[in-house]
Amino acid sequence: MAEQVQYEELMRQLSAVGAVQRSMARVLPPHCPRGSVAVLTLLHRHGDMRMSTLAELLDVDMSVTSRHVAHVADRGWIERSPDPADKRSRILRLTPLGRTQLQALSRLTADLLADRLSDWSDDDVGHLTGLLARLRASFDECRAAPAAVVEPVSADTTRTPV
Amino acid sequence: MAEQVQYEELMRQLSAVGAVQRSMARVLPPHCPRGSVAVLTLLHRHGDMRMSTLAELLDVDMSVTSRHVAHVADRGWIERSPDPADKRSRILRLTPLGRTQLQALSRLTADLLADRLSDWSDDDVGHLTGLLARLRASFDECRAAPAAVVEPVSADTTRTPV
DNA sequence: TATTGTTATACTCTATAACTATA
DNA sequence: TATAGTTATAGAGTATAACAATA
Repeated sequence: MAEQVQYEELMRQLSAVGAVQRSMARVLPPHCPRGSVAVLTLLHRHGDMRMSTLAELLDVDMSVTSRHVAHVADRGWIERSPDPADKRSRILRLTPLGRTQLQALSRLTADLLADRLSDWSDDDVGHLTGLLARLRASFDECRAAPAAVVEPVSADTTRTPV
Repeated sequence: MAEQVQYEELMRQLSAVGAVQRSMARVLPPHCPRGSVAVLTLLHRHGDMRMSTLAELLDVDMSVTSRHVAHVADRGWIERSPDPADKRSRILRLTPLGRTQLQALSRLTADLLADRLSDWSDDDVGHLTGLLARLRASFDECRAAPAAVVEPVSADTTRTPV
């Protein structure tokens, strides 16, 4: 459990990551925004899924997901097939073209990082990656378990015990 | 020097920081977007400065800086006084009100981090903060020294040897 | 002629709310 | 009635380009 000042400093550094994210976005080709890359990446890592699942993984509203997905579908990078089990739902699948596209995009950003982080050790890169994954996990937990907020108790919460 | 796969993984984790940034933005009061917090924070840390310097610290275009600054100036959180040495320029200064406001905002986001990262050790928090600072520095260097990109040689580059 | 800063315009990302089709 | 997904609308962040004032 750290001090307030340390959290404030972490907060500033997290905000500053925006600059890095913009650098990464700048190496992407036109008509290929970050949202598209995120969709392709998650479909590649987790396999076929429905909209609602993707929205959860992206941690954005489904309306946002819907627009990102429409964008990549328009370009033939994914397919939206009806879910036989639930006609309201659509199953998203990466197309071969989308897979190729993702590889190219990954290469672009990986090359940028390789250039900028050329003096980082393998361990440092792995360390940062691990801590960021853990950071994300710490925030995700609190989405599932709404957390230690003082609020009126409702009977049917699906809250996980801490 | 790490492998391509490791850079790709780091890239994904950096993108995922967006979710954390959105969580932090959500605890901010209305009419106080992240851009305002960034302006106040930098003025507090680095003292009075002109627009162009702030733009460089924010790592965004000066047009963007101009809008963020106008927003916080409208609320009385900073003052813009003419620079006696250069009449085109304006010196930005945090007002007492802005200082108070910044303290309140810092408290809000620090509390959020304290809650989410309650099971992190002091060292882990410090470690992540340090690595993020170094990440940012590695990208900043390449702004100053345009980098090892293969491009037609122009005579007067201010390039630093690798 | 170059630089500082502002404004206009356009694009991306996001959330809320209204809507449809289905469960 | 509730849920899956789409679309309309609005607000924030950003970049480019055109502009005014000054160096």
